[in-house]
Amino acid sequence: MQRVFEALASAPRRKILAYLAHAELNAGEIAARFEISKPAVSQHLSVLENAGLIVSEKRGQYVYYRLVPESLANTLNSYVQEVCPVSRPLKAESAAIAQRKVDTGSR
Amino acid sequence: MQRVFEALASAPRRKILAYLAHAELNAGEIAARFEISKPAVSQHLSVLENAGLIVSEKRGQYVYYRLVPESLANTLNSYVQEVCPVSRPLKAESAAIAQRKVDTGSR
DNA sequence: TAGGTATTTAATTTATTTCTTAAATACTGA
DNA sequence: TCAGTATTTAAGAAATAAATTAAATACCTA
Repeated sequence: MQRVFEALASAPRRKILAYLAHAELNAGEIAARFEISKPAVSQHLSVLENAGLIVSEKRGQYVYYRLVPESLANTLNSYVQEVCPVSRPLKAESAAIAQRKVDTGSR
Repeated sequence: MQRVFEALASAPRRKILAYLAHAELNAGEIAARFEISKPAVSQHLSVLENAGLIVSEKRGQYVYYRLVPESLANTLNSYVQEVCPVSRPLKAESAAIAQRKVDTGSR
């Protein structure tokens, strides 16, 4: 929880998540979309990975990153449910939808 | 958005939100729940207020704070919808529930 | 194996956050 | 008005986070 919110507090990191929401990308492809250095991007990637929001997979020379959407959705949804009474009715609904997604593997 | 995520990145600030989810409290009552100094708590309160997550109202000698639950729920829900395709079906549902709450003023 | 590319690690500097104490402001009630 | 309480503002110290450059690691291909 702490790590997730820390990870999300950074604009570049949220931008990385937004890219990965649309496609799996390797470290170089991600870095190319920023003006900061590659090591800086690499550090952002490890913050995101340590938070469990993304996962990496080395394939040959490249390291591919992809989003773990359930992780982000689960953390934020459950936080909202905890703090915002208004959202409590969403809880069962969210769980059901998330489960359906896991079952079918569909988007 | 940036301010909301920055606000949520701090454990003491999330703790403040959790307290305010249950009751309106004044600055002193909030500060009493922490080991840090009152000015430190006051600063956390202004970060939360600048993010639009809480509002304050001065009544006599005291400054009362309360949560703006729609603000937190709306920001996090819409962020989740943007980044996590899995959650998109929740959008209409969330809006409907939030609207119902606004209409009735109920929990 | 050698040279090149991709990525991360390490060391360091800079910037930002968070805390503390002291002082200012604002309200209350004698 | 004066003394006391509640809260915030201000200034500065300490801790964290984020960037950079240089070097290390790992993989690919000739």
